Amino acid sequence: MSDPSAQSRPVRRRNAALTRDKLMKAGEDLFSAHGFAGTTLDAIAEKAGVNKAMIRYYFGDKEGLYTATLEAIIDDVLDQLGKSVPAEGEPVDAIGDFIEVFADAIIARPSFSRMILRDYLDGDIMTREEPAKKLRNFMETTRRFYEAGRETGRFREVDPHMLHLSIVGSAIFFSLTDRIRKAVTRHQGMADLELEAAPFARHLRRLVLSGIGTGEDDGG
Amino acid sequence: MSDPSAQSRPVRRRNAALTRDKLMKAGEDLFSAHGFAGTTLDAIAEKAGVNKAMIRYYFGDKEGLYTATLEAIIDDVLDQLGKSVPAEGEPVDAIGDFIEVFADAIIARPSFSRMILRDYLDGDIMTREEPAKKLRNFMETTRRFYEAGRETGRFREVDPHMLHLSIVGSAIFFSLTDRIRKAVTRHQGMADLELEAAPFARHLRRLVLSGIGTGEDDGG
DNA sequence: CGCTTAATTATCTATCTGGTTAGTTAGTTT
DNA sequence: AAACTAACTAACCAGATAGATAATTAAGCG
Repeated sequence: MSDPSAQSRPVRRRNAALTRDKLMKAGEDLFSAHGFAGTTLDAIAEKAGVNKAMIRYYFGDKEGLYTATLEAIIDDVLDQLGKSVPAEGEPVDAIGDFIEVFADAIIARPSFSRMILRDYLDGDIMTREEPAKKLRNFMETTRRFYEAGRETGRFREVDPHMLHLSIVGSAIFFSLTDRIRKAVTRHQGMADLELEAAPFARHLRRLVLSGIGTGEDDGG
Repeated sequence: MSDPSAQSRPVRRRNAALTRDKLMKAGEDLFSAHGFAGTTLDAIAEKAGVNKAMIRYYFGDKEGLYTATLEAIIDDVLDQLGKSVPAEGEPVDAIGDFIEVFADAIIARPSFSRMILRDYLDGDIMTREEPAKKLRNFMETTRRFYEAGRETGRFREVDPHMLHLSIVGSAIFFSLTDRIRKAVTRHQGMADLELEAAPFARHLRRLVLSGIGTGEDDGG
């Protein structure tokens, strides 16, 4: 990301872009942890080590910083997903990889799940043009993978939209509860609760592939 | 200072219990919609049609009302689940009914998913004694059902905890996104996105049962 | 009836918070 | 080096908000 204030800024003086990045980093941390209403501009500015007025300078207002942060996180994760999973290939592997990479990615970056969930909770996400488009696109990808497998007879008939919600819901919920589960595990010494990202991603892959398969051998 | 809330309240004068209930109802609505920080005591009092000081009178402070509300919601849903699904019977049906009833119940009462998710997001839920215990109990129920089916050879080997997270995550995510999906559907006339609770509950049942089944016929 | 206490209201206050603005500093340009 | 502008700071402010309390009302009870 090279362009801080949207329009024209040919030359960058002092540490302009740095300040912007620091604010977005602080925003990601704090918004995902405490929500929009629960995060103060003072807290963000302090965490970023920057004057509060810089938020207005770069993002207009609190809402502007929030939106910028949210979009950046979604872009990051979905771009990563797009790069890791080729659009072609054997459908069972494709959708399997898709599930596994997605689960791994969002567990590694908890602020994704958190920001998305918070935005769904606050009812705003579908009023934001860009995030809404990205998420619809994401759903379409699941549908395409599924339908490719359906055509080759590897998958039974299911509603692709429901399938998508099942996959994403499982992964996001795991990601959401990961931190607190680890905390409980460590605090109370209940070692059997400690779940790692990669095994869960594989579990979800198998669960879904068996769940929609027609009986043949499935990937793992 | 005697303690009006919690313990003793043998005689009720005027509409005491009514005020309490009105506050909890308003709390459920507003906390689940806007979160803890996003909800003001003034808003709650206004919605309940009651003086703000009644919150302090009955619940001590904002946190007290929030906790009471959260626990009541969890109790309601889990009690309902316990009543609808017998602890005995054919494991495949038991875990199937369990999934379906749970999904139906929380989709019918969106504030459950919302409050739970918000509490996970804010990182508080596992520090609250009662909710934490209830949720662990809930997980144990899934495990018992699964292990019963595993013993009879109907289920393949999976981690019951991961299984539980997959089921609950899917259902909660569907419940969370239900309202906004319906709004988008109606607003943009994309009829193919309209998903109902019951079909989704059945979808999830089948997906999971096929997903963990060993190949035999599964319920639906 | 009159006392006691639970339930309720009106009102206050200390604090926080998002946003604003006037002014300062440091690069860039000519 | 002077003029210009992007980057940045300090200080302020009006409104909101959680919490507190003193006063008032209604209900039970002897």
